[in-house]
Amino acid sequence: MLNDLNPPQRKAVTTLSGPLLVLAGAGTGKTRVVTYRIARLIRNGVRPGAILAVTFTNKAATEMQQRTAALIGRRKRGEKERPEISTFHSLCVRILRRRITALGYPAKFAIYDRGDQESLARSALREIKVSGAMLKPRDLLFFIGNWKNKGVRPQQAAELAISDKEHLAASGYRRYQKALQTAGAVDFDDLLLCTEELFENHTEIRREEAARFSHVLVDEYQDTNGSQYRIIRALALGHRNLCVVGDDDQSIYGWRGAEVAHILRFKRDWPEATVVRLEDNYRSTGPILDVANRLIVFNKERHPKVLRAARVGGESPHVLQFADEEGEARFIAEEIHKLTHSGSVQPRDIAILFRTNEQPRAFEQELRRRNVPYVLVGGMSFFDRKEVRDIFSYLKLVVHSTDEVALLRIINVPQRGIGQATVKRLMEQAVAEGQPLWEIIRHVNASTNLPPAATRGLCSLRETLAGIRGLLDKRSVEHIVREVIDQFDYRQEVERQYPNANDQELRWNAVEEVVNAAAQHAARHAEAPLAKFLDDIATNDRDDDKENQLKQNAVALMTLHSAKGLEFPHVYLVGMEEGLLPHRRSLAEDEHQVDEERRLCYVGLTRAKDVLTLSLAQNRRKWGKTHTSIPSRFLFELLGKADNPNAARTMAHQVAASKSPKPHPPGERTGRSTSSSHRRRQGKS
DNA sequence: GCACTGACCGTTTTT
DNA sequence: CGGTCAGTGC
Repeated sequence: MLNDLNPPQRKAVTTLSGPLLVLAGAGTGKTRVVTYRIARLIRNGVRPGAILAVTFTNKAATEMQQRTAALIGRRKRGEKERPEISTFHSLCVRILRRRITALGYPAKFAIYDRGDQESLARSALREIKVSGAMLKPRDLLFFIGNWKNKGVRPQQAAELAISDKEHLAASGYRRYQKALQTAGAVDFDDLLLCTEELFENHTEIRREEAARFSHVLVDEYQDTNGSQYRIIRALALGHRNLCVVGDDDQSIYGWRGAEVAHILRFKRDWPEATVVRLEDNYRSTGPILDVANRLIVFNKERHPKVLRAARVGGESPHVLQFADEEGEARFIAEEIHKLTHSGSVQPRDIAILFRTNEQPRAFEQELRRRNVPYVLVGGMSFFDRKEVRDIFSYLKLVVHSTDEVALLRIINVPQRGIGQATVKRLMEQAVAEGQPLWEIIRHVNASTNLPPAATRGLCSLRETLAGIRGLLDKRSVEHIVREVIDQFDYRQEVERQYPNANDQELRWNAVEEVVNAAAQHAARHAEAPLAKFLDDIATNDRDDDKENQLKQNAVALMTLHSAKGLEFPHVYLVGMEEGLLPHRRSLAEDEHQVDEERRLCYVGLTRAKDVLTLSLAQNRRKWGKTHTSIPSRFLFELLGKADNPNAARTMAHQVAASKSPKPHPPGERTGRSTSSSHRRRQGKS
């Protein structure tokens, strides 16, 4: 096994005890090192169950599970244990399910996803009578997120607040947290925070949880935030067998609280740590690595390293400039069409990477027009669809009767005569009595002072839910999901809301997908209860995610963030413009933010194995208005022309034009249509 | 309580 | 441009 490895990789695999920092550049066989290391630990007699590997995405976890399973072979008879390989969030869910009562939470807590958080934020703002002009739900969540990242509690937030906005946000935070508590729920950040708190305040629990493992590995270490770091430290402090793997040049989650500082100062926190550098890149050809290396040296704070190409030859990256985003999409879609049609390249070998989620639209349209199969990874998830959220709200309510967000969402869906006035009254009563909303509804009867229709509606809701609760633990999750859809007559609700047959079908398909998701989940986790299904959905542990999407033979469309950890023979990195990459929001702030954008660009470049194409548009439409754009500074940097601002004109190796010449704004003259490409394109579309 | 209408506003990136 | 939300009439 070790023969497949070069000396530094071998060192990373065989240094089994003590802290170890593996600084692994892109494409240097990082995954292989981690999996081999796990296999070697087991071979050396470490109990599989005593190994914990933490990843950032479920996709990475699944992949690592599969690879290690393949490596350690079919386990010996009777040996059921496997290394624990999971994301931070699922790890925390598992710990909290067992331990959260120590923090005064109910044992059965709900997990609120982004959508739930938004509803909570909205009602918190309504309660304190803050209009959207002053503070929007998103803004509030942004503040709350920042505070939680730093471990700031609502109380302290109020003290720390300086600006008016911060004061408002602080009191919103208090309401928000209170609402979470009465709903018996935690949000994403709480999963980490509660675990941290648990370890901090309950030494015996920390010791017991830590004792479950003798070796801890963390992948993508550059993306850990403060909480995650402290959780890991709490788990590894006893045995100090902590191996972290990461690349500071690929740290792209600073906005979410990740601190590159963790990887930069690992040696300080773990002084006896061994450091291994992996700089031999097996993924990309030399010319691709040249541009990547040239770009990344513009960042100041980093562990200096240069990727060396293990592969020889390769073509230079292409740079394409277009008149507008439609031209960009049309040309690239056409090129992909030709590539895949000739049979030399499979659709799955190609990726189109972009900075923002508004960019793929044009590409989708053009790919569809040419019948090129594609998958849009991420973006508006199927789980964010209205119907799907409704179904999940019923399900959540079946499991957690205190879940207020879910209750409010479906209290009158389908319509059962409960209007705003009734809801308001119930809420007031709940607040007055200090009870969860559900408790009030539980006691509603004919003598309650409510409109008769509302009383009838509430009773029917109560009965339906009770009926379904009776099925818990008796029937499969799939059966329960079907039952929910049936009992609530959701089919008719869809038909009522969408008179158009086409819409109806589309919406109903989404509903059926929930049943499929339940069936798939059951296939992976036999006999898992409904609560586990809901947890997994909330923590993004979904079957139909990235992994499965990418298995299809289709061109992948995704953001640069989603692309981390993946590789493709052909990569199109589109929208190489100032304002987009680097994004305008990062330009307003300090230089650190531009550095992160540069790392993002670096991640994009290093996804490419064989052919890398960069593209940009001279004009881009946003909200119906056309806007002239300037080539990204990163283009100049990576082409080695950073000191030559006139390079804009000579930069394009190949210039393609959109269908008809458009007048260019004065001063933005760029050489175009020097090639025959635009004539070639005239006949199309 | 419910359906329809126009004003408004926004878009980084996501576990 | 397109989705969301508040206000109006039934």
